Amino acid sequence: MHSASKPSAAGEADARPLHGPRPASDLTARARIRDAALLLFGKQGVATTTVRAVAEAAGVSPALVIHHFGSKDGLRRECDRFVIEDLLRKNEELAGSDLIGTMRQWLAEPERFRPALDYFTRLLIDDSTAGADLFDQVVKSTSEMIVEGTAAGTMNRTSDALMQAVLVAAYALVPLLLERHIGRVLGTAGLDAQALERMTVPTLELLTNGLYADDTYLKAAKSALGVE
Amino acid sequence: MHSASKPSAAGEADARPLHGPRPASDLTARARIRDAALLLFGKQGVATTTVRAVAEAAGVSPALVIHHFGSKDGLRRECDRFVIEDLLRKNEELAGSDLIGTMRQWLAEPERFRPALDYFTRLLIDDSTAGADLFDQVVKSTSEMIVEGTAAGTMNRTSDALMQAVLVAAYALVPLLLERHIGRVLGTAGLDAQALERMTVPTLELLTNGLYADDTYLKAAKSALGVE
DNA sequence: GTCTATATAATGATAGAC
DNA sequence: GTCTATCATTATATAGAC
Repeated sequence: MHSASKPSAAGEADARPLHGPRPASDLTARARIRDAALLLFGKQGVATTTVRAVAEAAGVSPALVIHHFGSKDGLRRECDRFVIEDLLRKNEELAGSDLIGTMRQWLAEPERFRPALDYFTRLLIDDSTAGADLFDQVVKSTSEMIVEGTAAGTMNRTSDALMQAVLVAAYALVPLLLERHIGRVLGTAGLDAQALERMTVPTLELLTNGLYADDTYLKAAKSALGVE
Repeated sequence: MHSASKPSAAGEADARPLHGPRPASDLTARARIRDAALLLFGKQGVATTTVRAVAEAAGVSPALVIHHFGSKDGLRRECDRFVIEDLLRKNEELAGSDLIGTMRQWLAEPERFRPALDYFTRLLIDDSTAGADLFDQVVKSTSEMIVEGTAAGTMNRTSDALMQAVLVAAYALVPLLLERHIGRVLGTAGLDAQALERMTVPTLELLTNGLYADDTYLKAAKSALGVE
């Protein structure tokens, strides 16, 4: 959305995350298992995904899954760790971007990053420690963005900086959380490029001109709460 | 957000859903099972909730659960049906309110309605048919509210009415979807009354004055997308 | 309607060969 | 590292008594 998606620089094949463009046969079984788990956990949830299903998707035996990760929960923890580390690394590469901006760039390469984005959704809803860390970091990143924006005069402050950061972060996560529903209502398959493009201008309109035409609601709420 | 929350009218005990204030012993086993399932499905997800756990919480045998609902999935479908019907009925009682407004009123009575709200979250994320219906109805209700608001001159239109309704509906669902995270960041236990109150004014500020100080971002996006 | 007892299937995890 | 075979547990669901 901000900048066009550029393929990652060459010569760092080993550091490349999620291995999307690479043939599955090039990967170690351990990596294939992790990728398969990430995909299935994200798509259908951890509880509904069996070790056997992961094994089959990775083309290995169920025993090998346990061998490499100790237990199903060990596999889940490794997925948590991997997917968040991946986001943070990618975010560093895109210097100056906030986490939400990085996620938006991921949306531009669906086949490769959709599994990670689905996984994030589960992480946020299932309320794991990793999900809490993720949300906290998104809020922190959003907060910094707002501080910069207000300093530059391009953004407005509200009366509660933390709450504002939480709200803006949450609004930015909406496409992730409600992906399927938004896509369905719009008649596209999931949140594809077309749907994302359609969201852009109305979102900016809403956050530039506001939903409310004047401060009637705002004043009413303030007086109801006894706020100055 | 839209209307101030007013306590629900008294004197409607028999139509009262979810049976919160009533002693469990007054309820039929079937109702106790359904309530227990609603609670557990909403809190920890369907897949991680066993029929045994539901039975124990309801104080009956596992066999009775199956006897009454045919299967675990039958129980889930009944929960889907019940919780949505409950929302629609309550919404009718509060004439003039939109679905989101009704949900907000539910948030004012946590012990009684929290299970239903948790269940809604699962419904929206797990992408069931019932979840799709729920979202569609929330969008429809929000859309009508915006139409009325713009007619009355209290709300602004954007360039895409459907997309606007989807966005406003999604923003309104954020407290539901990210309840635990928002509460945690704010240092409250979940989304209690205190946290909700703290959200009100910043939300209205954001949707009245906007996040963006001018239309720089909006114009940039429009020209980038070739929109007039 | 409700229970106890049990059938049947699936799951996470282990043992041990290669 | 990877497999086959299997164990132990747990799950849903059924049978049949009361």
